[in-house]
Amino acid sequence: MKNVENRDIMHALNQLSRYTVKELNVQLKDHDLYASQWAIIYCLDTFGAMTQTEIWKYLNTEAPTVTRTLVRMEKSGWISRKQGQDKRERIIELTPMAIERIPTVKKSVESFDEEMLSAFSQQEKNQLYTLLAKLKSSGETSE
Amino acid sequence: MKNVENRDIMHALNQLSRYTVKELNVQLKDHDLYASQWAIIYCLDTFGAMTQTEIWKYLNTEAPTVTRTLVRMEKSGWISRKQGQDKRERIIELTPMAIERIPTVKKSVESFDEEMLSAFSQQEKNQLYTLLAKLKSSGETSE
DNA sequence: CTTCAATACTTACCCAGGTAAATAAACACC
DNA sequence: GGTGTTTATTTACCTGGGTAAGTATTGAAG
Repeated sequence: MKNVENRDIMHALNQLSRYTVKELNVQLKDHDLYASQWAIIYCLDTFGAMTQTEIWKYLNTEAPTVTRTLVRMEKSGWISRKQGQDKRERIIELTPMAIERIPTVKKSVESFDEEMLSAFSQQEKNQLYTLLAKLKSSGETSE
Repeated sequence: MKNVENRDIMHALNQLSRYTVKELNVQLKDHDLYASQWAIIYCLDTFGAMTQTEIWKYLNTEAPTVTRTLVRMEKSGWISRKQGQDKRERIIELTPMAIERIPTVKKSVESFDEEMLSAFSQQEKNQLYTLLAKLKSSGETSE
């Protein structure tokens, strides 16, 4: 096999990410959700109620992005936002409707992930994850 | 090492992609360019003048996305669009300004890519690329 | 206390990705 | 040569990512 160029790796990474998000959005359309909204729901389902800051820090995104998405999710009835003791912060929690629907959505997403990775052995999965983590950390340290 | 879950891989993939694009945008800011604009310029620099359809098919994106980006790039003086013999299509070419500046930008992007991948051996790079390609193709075949 | 810095969130404004539908030209076919 | 279909591009409208600046509350220091 020919040696791969750096740019080919970066290009493949971005194309693949765009592709998987696009496909996951198709999968989630039946549930009236988008990939980034599901990420927030998954987070809340795993950790329980969180502040907005906890969410965007965990998801490695920015505050305004999360604000906007949460506004939409509040409108569509997935989450509610209430004030904390600290009046600056908002505590986000899942609505009963969300809690009811999550198991179904989760199954759908899990089967999507499994399908995407069906050609991979567990060893290859570990390998891929290790390489992705290494790329991320090596980017972060060399600023 | 513990076995990795499918969702962790998908999550890592998307986070990493977002991170690299964000960093590349910082790098390109000095040149008044964005990552997706550079992708188009790189494409034109490599293959010569192309139609819009050729561009979006090559970049694996959609027609409206490319239209919008090209409008911006025309305004900022990187490309020009002229009508082909087939009056439906538009042929995109780089402006003299673009051709003059490309070598400098290319150096900047190359050093960025190299920095991002500096912790990887050539073997690891090949491995990572192979795994990304496999993930992409396995997603495409199992629709 | 009062003042000033830090923190949480929001607003306004970019670019980018997508879908659905409209337009216009080319093509095929009878 | 009209009729209908494909093809190239555009328009309108979503979601999502980002930065910069504004608001409000908290907290710390004098």
